Amino acid sequence: MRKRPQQERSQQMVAALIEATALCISKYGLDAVTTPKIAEIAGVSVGSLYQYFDDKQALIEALIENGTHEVVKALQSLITQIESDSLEEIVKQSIQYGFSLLRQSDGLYLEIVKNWHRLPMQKMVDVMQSFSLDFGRLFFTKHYQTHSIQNLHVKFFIIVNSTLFTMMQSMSGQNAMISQDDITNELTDMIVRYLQQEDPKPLVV
Amino acid sequence: MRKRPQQERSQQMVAALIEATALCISKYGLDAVTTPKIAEIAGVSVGSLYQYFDDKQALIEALIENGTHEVVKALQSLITQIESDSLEEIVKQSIQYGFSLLRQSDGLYLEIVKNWHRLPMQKMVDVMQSFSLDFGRLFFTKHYQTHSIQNLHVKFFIIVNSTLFTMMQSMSGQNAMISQDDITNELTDMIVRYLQQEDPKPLVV
Amino acid sequence: MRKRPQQERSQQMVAALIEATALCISKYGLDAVTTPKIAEIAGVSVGSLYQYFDDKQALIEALIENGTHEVVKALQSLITQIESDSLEEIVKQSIQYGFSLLRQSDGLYLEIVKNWHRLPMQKMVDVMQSFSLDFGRLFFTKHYQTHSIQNLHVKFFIIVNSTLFTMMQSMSGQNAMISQDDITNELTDMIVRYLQQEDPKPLVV
Amino acid sequence: MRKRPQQERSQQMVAALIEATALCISKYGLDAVTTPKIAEIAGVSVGSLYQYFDDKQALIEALIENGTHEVVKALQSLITQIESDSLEEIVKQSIQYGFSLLRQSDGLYLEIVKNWHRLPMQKMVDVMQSFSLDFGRLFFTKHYQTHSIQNLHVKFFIIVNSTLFTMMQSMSGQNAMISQDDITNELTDMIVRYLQQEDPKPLVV
DNA sequence: GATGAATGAGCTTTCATTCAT
DNA sequence: AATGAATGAAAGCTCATTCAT
Repeated sequence: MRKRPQQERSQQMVAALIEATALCISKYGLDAVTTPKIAEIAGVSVGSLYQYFDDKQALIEALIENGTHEVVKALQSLITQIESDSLEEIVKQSIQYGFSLLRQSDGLYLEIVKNWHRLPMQKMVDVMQSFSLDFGRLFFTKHYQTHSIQNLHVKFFIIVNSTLFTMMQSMSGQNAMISQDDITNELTDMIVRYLQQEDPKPLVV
Repeated sequence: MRKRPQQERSQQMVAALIEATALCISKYGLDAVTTPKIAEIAGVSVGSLYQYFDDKQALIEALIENGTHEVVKALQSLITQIESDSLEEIVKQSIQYGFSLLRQSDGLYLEIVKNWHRLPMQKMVDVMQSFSLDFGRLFFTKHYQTHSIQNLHVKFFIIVNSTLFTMMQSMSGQNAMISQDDITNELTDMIVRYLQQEDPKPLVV
Repeated sequence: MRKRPQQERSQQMVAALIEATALCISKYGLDAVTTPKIAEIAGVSVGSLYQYFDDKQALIEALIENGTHEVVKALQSLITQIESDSLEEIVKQSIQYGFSLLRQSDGLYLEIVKNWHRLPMQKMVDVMQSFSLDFGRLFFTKHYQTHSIQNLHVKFFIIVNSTLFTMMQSMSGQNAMISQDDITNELTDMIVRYLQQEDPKPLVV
Repeated sequence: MRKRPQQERSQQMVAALIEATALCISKYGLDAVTTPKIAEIAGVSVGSLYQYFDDKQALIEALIENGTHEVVKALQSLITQIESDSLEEIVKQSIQYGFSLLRQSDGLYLEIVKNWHRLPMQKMVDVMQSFSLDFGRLFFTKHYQTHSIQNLHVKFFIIVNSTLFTMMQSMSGQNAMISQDDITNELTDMIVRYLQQEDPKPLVV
């Protein structure tokens, strides 16, 4: 950020610009986002946009940064909501929560996931990763004190990405025949089985 | 395609253009694909490009179409290579094969997966979906004649997407700490457990 | 014309090209006429087109030249059809004939009149002018031997242009409320009065 | 118009762009009007052109719109200048005025009439039509209260088009032998006779 | 002669960014 | 600080014309 907004008005402006960027992305898609349009929606001049952000990229970074905080809050809110001790319940509710997040803000998050690699997602990735990892450790410590789980960070990397992108794909409209409920149940099933501790059966059938 | 290439030279040109597009995408990224650049790389004039393709989109579609055929061939080649009857072996080899595909052509396929939703992937999706579904049916008919599996198409939708995008993410460089072998093993584990037939244990721990 | 077509096949080709040009103009409009399209419609290669015509312009000139001959024939056919000695009848039939000409060939002539000044019309103008002038002289010599008419060439210049462009405008669709019959009758009335010989009434009312 | 010009400078720019378009058309012809050329002549960048006009077409429309206003003013100015009650005088002066208009602005109006059907002339047509119709009604009410004229709108459609296109043709250089005075006098004669009220003589001579 | 693949200048249009006010 | 007019490089695409086969 080019300039630390020190006055209240400036902070409002920065906030308005980020919000306008979000609106632009969710409404028109990432490709249609232009700085003049953002400024117009924010009710601000382009010049001002460039007073607070080095370039378009910086603006989007700020948006993702903001989004990261929101996601953290969402995750925290999620774990307080979960009361059950059932792994299945926890997973299922998490997935449902994820679907609702992806639908929020007119699909802003969906658009972000779709354009994942074009956006500076590193921080959000890290946060989600470490959050779910912490949660996982907590959970497994609580229920399986005796033996720690191998490769927990790998497992959660896989789970998080599988879930996220499968949800995204299922929401992207091309797969008409599959209901969100089916996705939720089956994803849940997959993850739960994956995380269960007993030795897998011999794999040769 | 605007004009059916009738002479050998034309076919070479069409091929060169598609190849140049592939090169552009894999080398510079999808955003840097411009018709002048493609033409230049193909060693051809812009006009020639438009003799054979209605527009840039058509060129990319042709590339994806080509890719779809290659993927089909790759999948067919894959199933002939698999000798084991072990589900684990099959899954593991498939994933390894997938990784090798994603690395092919200077990462063209990786770039394609990254830009999934900006590309006309419908056909490739269909092909992969139906191929894996057929394969799955075959496999389960062979080994579990007595009971068919519920929601097989949902399961494979989840498996295909989870695997594809998890591999893509793991290859995207941001996750330095996780080895491809770990991903392969854990993904395999997840999928195998998911597809195993016995009733899941009670989920409340 | 670059080359005198001496062989029968060449003449057919020239004819086919001119016809294709006519078709192109009447079907797609003058702006949409492209040499590749003409060649394609003529069933001939672009190269051949340029074997017989220096450039696009030359092709269009040939078309207009052809058209000029057709118009001459049409005019000759017109005067043989006219049996009445009534000036009004002659004018009216001429106008009706003109309307039918403008509608011929899918509106080719209409398109030509619309694009009058972008086309090499000199020859057709001359022919029409001199033809109508001859006819006028003949007519007036027959009926008013005693006194020749002043400014006959000016009068016919005015009459021909007025009629032609008024017809064109009335056919161009924007003047929904005026029927072709009204146009015909009123134009006839105007021309007949104009050509009548008695001294006009004092013009101050 | 894409953007309402809010500052004085912007209005100057819009004006400069329209003027440059006019200059382009009158100097090089409608076909040579390109956005880079217009911008260059206006002393402005292409980008600026597109800040104020959606596209080339919009620019031309604005020019025609401007022209329409000028024509209206010209017509109003014309009727105030006419003092005579003589129909002949009125017509003659109108035609002379028309010639002077067509010559104005380096022949811009002449070029517009030449390219009539390629330009969005509807509004100008309407204005000219209704203006001349109003004037005609007024005139005939004043002088021939007893009987209204049949088909006045048809008559004026014919008169306006005949005059306009005949003038245009006579100015287009191809008709070397006919002086503008001759055109003026004969056109006047034709129109005056046309509008005179007595029953036409029997038309068979 | 005939072909049609190949050319490339040039057009319309967009948009991130700057800078005079 | 704020504005928004102005920029101009660069994109996608067309089509009259040429020339190797």
